Amino acid sequence: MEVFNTLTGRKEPFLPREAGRVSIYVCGPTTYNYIHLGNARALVVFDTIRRYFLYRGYRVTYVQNFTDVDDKIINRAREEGVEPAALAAKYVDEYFVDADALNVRRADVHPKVSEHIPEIIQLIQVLIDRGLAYTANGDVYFAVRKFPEYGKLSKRSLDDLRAGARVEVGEHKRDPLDFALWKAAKPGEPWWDSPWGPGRPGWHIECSAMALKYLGEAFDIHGGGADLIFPHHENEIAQSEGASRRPFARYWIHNGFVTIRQEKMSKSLGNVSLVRELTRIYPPPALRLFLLSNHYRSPLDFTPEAMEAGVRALERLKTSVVLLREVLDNARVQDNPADGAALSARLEELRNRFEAAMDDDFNTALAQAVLFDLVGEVNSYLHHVDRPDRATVQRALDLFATFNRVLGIFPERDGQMVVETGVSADDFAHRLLDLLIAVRQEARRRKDFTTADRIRDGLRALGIVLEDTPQGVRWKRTGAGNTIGKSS
RNA sequence: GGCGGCGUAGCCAAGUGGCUAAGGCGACGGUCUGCAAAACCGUUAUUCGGCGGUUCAAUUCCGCCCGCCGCCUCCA
Repeated sequence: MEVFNTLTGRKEPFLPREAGRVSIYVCGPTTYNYIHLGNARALVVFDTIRRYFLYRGYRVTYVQNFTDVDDKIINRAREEGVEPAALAAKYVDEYFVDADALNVRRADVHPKVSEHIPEIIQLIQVLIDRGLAYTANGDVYFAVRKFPEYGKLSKRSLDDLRAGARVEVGEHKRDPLDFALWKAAKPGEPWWDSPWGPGRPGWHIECSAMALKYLGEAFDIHGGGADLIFPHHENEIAQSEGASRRPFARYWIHNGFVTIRQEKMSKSLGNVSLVRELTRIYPPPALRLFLLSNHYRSPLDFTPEAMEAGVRALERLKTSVVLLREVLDNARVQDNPADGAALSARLEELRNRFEAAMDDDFNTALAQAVLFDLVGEVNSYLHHVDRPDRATVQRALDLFATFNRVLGIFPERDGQMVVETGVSADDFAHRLLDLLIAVRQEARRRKDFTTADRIRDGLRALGIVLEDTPQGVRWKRTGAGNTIGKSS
């Protein structure tokens, strides 16, 4: 496996700290709002990376924090007139709603800043003892010039940085580039006791403390969005390596940005897309498909057109799974290995190509292409072969599920891909639909196509598409809540 | 100004020093169908922003130019 390491600027062979095990820390959201598409990309990218390590047989320890103590939270809470802790807790819950929709697995640990204050204080104390940090008016700052390797991740020199640096009013830094480890409490702000007086952690220290706590020194992979390279991850390195005098993370992986119609998503441009809103418009699996449709380090441009293409592409994937399952269920399949041999051989090639794609710095765009090649092979086989071989069809479906387990497009229930999302439990509606379909079939038999088409067009207007197949009528719902059913 | 990235068909996008430049969406023609839908078969880049250079050979390496973008301040 090869992984692009921001630290070296190169693709490198992946060699874990400990054979067969991978430790991963990913910077999670600051919980002051619903997550947006950019957060979602990071989540989905690293979830997919994690899934691929699992596929490869590694034991993975995956940690993703919540920054639940932060200026943004305090400001937002003040605007809404609620307690910062309550606001943060709410958006942690809301995070899981969106992450679940995107089929992002829970991390092994989801540590919160608010629950790791003692660890943070301890780490700051070590930095002070080592002479890397100093106190000033109840604040504690990290002295950047005391850490000679500062800038090694973002490839910047202190001189370059100094030109653009600025000091906020009320700060007491010795050097403009120094950053806060601990901020003295201002009136009305949450605070904790510390050796330096009441206050709260600075922005970067929590990740160092929590990563070291759960993964130890020199863990394998630290990930996040490219915008975190500087200053957040640079500062994490300075704090962690300054304290431990050992390498912090071995590989740094950063995903590219999501842009909206070529513009950076930002609050000032007013073009922030929240996952909560998007999942109301698009099926979440289409969103995930879209987020993995190009290489994780490249920018990804969101447009309604691109999403529509994703929705159509998702339909193609669904149809193929439905077709495979139908064939396995009906009398067409038999034990006919001779006819399946060619496809079986192709399946092995596809598996190899999939692995090669993911081995090459998690090339999900290529991996998706392999998935679509699988669809093509399968559909063509089912189209051309009268008596498909049961074992081969099953193997094809298994391979689809295997790819899906890595890419996470369709959720799984009891080990089965759930191709219909938002299945309606409304049995009554289903029976009504079956009745309408039966009536239409009778009309068709009488060659009363006016009636038949009226029913089909009417259902289409309600978001239900009918497909007449030799095996009976298949129906599916279009739109975000997508259901596929069969009525014969 | 410093650092970094990108420019491949109508759109999205992978990729390679020489072998047919993946895949998706769209479009067009055909098969199937009462008509559709889905699926299948076929067509859709003699060419990879422009100009030079290196090379037997470059879209792929180098230089310059043009265009676009990101980071350097909170941000996934």
